[in-house]
Amino acid sequence: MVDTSPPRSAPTLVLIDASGFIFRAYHAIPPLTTSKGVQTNAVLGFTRMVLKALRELKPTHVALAFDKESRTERQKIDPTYKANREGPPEDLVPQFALIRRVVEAINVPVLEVAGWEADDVIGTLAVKAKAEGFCVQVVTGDKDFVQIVDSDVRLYDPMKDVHTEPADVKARLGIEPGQMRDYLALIGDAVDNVPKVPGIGPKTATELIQQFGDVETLLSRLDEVKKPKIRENIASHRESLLRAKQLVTFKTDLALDVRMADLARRPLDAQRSRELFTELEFFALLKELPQQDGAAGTSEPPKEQPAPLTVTPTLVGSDAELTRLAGAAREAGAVTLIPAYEGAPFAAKLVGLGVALPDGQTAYVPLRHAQLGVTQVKPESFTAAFREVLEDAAVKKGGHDLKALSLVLANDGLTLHGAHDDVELLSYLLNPSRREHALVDLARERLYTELPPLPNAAEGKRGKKDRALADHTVEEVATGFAIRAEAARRLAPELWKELEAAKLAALARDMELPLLPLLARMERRGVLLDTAELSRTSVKVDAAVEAQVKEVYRHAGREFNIGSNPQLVEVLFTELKLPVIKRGKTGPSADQEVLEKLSEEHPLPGAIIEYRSLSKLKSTYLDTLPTLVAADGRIHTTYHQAATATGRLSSTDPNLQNIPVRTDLGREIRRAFVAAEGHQLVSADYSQVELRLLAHIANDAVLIEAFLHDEDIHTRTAAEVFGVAKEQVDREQRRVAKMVNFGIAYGLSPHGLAARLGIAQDVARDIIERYFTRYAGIKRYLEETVSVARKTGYVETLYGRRRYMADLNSKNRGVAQAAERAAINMPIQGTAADLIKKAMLAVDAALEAQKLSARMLLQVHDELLFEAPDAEVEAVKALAVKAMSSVADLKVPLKVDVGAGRSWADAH
DNA sequence: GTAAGGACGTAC
DNA sequence: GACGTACGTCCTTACC
Repeated sequence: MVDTSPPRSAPTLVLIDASGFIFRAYHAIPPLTTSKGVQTNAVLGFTRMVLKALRELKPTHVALAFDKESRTERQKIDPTYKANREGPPEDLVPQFALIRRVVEAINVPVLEVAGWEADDVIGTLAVKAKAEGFCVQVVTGDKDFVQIVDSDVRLYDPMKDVHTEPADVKARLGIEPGQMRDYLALIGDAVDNVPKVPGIGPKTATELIQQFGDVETLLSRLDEVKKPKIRENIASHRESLLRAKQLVTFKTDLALDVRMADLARRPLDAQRSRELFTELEFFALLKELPQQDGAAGTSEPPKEQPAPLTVTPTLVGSDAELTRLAGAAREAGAVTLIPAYEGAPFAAKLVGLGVALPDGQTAYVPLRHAQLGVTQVKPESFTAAFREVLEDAAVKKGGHDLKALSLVLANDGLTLHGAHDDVELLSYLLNPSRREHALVDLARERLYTELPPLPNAAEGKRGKKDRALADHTVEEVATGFAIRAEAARRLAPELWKELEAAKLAALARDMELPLLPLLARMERRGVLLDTAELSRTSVKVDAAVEAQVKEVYRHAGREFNIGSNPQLVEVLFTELKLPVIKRGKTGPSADQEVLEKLSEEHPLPGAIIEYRSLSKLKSTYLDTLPTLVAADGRIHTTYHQAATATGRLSSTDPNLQNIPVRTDLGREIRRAFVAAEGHQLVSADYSQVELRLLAHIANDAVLIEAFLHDEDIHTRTAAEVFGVAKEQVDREQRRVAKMVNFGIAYGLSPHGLAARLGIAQDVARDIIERYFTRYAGIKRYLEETVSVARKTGYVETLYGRRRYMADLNSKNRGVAQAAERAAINMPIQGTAADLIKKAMLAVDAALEAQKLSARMLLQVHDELLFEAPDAEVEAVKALAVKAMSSVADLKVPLKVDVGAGRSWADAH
């Protein structure tokens, strides 16, 4: 991992594992389409990586190796090799042709040999080049390539920026590079159907290799293996082990008619690259291309790309430096901040602060490091020096998860204003389907930089748990947070540019960013929990659960773990021989729907349903909520503003958006959420908001008229569907209509409706058909949404929030239909999310304007919960109704129901 | 002991 | 498969 530059005299050959990177890029980058709907994520990732490898390694010779009918030769050894691999995903296939065009434009020779994988081509060429005195750099992320590493052959992973030479292999894996194939043969590869020896994992494999050197020696001296189980397993898998070694071993003697001179680096075709990158909308890459055609004529390798991200942060150690830093931020009018802290932001104290200024200067402010003998600044000095800058909205703040920053700063009495460049939020708006917007991932994808792992620093929840801050040197922490600040600073303009291009910038500026500080205040305020009330319910439920367990055992005829699905399935379907209604991936299902059907035949399923509902309430709410009460007696949830594919918020620790409401027992739990002394909880919720939005968006005359007359919407639908007068609609018809209304925005199917209503599928089909006859606008909208989405590759809300839909053109009908339903639903659910976000801002502004001390506490998708002093209750009710219902001017009125009371249950 | 994934159930 | 979006719990499995 030291100096990777080759000796100057030796020519360098770079061999790129093209096929490997295409798949890696495809999975690493979210579905990305051009404005014409051409998906390009794999093309972009591939192109970036190739250009980066060329830039970093500056080779004299280069080649791209592709797989070609790659399984065939190895399948002669083992027909099952990669047999369980599916072909490439549908949305990747068309990208191969684009990649070929990129390859031609950047003018890099291609190598492929029918029947062989890129691995073998590279192995062969590496040997050949080495013999001719070349230094070889293999560009790959695949650990299998370790086997060809030696003093002249090194690996480079441009995505992680990791170089590998023989000493690194020894250090990381404890084996020599040449022993990699023996190691791989022992542990096998489930994905490629390479057989493994049972009971041998990486650790045992390493030990065995260290003891015996290779697989053949191991087999010949098997009696020396100490553990009997391992010995037996190796003995009985002798054949498959040897076969596995053949499978994982790279060929190095393919008949390749290539001379090194053919691989001499050629200049890229700048004209062609420009055209292609423009077509593919690779704007960032476009900037790296030589500006004039003249440059293409020279043999110099092209000059590209920003410098790799490195920082030399100032370690702030005195009040004078603090003042200087704050002054520089004020002067510049912008600053990017990444806080170091541990635990939940609501309770955390700021340990240190990474800072990046617009001019590229970086700094780290150490405040509360546990290490002794570290020069730090006093927290009071920090607050004194930075208060003005932090609290001045005119100084634009950048970072990643500024809500967390805001919460942590609040614990030092600071109020963050001017949140502007939250790269997590900006990235989310660009692609809300993406699982995470971790800074490490954004930096890897967009800045080609691997950030060193650190705790609680926007690593994302998938990130491995790192050590505590105290286990890092302060210097590591300083560099780590400063480079994060700098990474965020550099990411922001690029993200904004893409937001502008996708017409999403207004959403960012006017909705999400203003919402951020409000969410921080809601979290910080928390909601009061009446633990005494909750524990009364808890005692009651504990007893009920206990009694129900006995009841279940009695009906089952024996004791078993009711919570264990396999055991439950055994009892129901094997012992009691009840019919299997449906199957999941792993076996018969025993969910509520199944149990309800079975309860006609046996008392046990009913008892289990009752048990489940009680134990769910107990474990999820009654046992858990009291443990989450903070020192102030209140519960502080965390809202996630960059979590859902539709634009909704989500809530965790605890999730306050799924507190029960339907059953009596559920409502008892809501009774424990209360207002402080002298206050009441005020709840305001949108009535039928999604159906109203459907009426507006689909512009359906009947539905609009119904809402304009404030009719009972389910009765009206029943009248329409069953062709009777509204007065004639009976309860059953209304129930059916309600279900249809409820399901229609979710892509309701005859089967789904039939299952939920317990009616025949053709009856359900008939009902849906009649619905669409009466509500022709809805039908038109649903069809149009899907067909437009198929063309553009995305769907959007009334306010332009976008969701890319990759699976609509899937050849798998099930997958495509699921995507259609999601596409139908997103504009409705997403617009509802937009509306309530706007409402939150409006209500908050109104509270402020009227100088009320009532505060917003919770948002539950269509409901806002406030805590108001008794004297303000009526004012808050009126204000909430007014602000929420006037937040948009639609073809139908927005109706808001409002209530107040001591507890959340009473407020409904 | 820990981590990952499935099944299930709560909300809107 | 079969109606959209979330999150939390429990359990099992596979690893240490």
